[in-house]
Amino acid sequence: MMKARKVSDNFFNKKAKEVAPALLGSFLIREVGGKKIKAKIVETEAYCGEKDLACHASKGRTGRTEIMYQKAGTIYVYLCYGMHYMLNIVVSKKDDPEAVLIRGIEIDGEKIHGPGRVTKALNINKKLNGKKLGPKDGLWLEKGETLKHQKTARIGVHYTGPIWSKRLLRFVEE
DNA sequence: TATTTGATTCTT
DNA sequence: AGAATCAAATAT
Repeated sequence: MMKARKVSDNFFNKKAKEVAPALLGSFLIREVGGKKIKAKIVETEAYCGEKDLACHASKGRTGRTEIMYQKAGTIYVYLCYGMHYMLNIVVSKKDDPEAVLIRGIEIDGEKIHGPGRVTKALNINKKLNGKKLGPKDGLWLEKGETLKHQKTARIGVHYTGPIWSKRLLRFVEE
């Protein structure tokens, strides 16, 4: 029997490509307005620093990517296509811009696919950008079971060219 | 200051 | 296959 517990801080100190698959099966807890939502993570993607052309930080340190240079456990939220928020968890070390995108979750057995829908279901908005995971801002993580997963190519990053768009950095529950 | 574009999703 | 819709990064 494994009791739900907060993950240790050094859980996020690893590289994105290690943290992303490890997050599968863990629970994302969202508490807002007295309501608590427990979401199992079933799909993630890794974004690996400035060398990764699909990572926003590949363009260098800018106002937007500054968040990814913060220390592990920082929340990176950003608006894409003018209508969808993306939820990312900054990992690795300070000044090493890596992050894990939460692409799919499961709430009460109901699967939610797509990063835009995840943030909608969890009431994630830009106010969380730059905050830390924890009860203070009503968003944190609890360790769950370890899931088997499969690796696939990332989605929506065709513009990065054949190399980075084909890297197997997307992790899905098997 | 103007233009381009995207870690998407829903409709036609 | 295309529209919706806007903030941030580039280009001018």
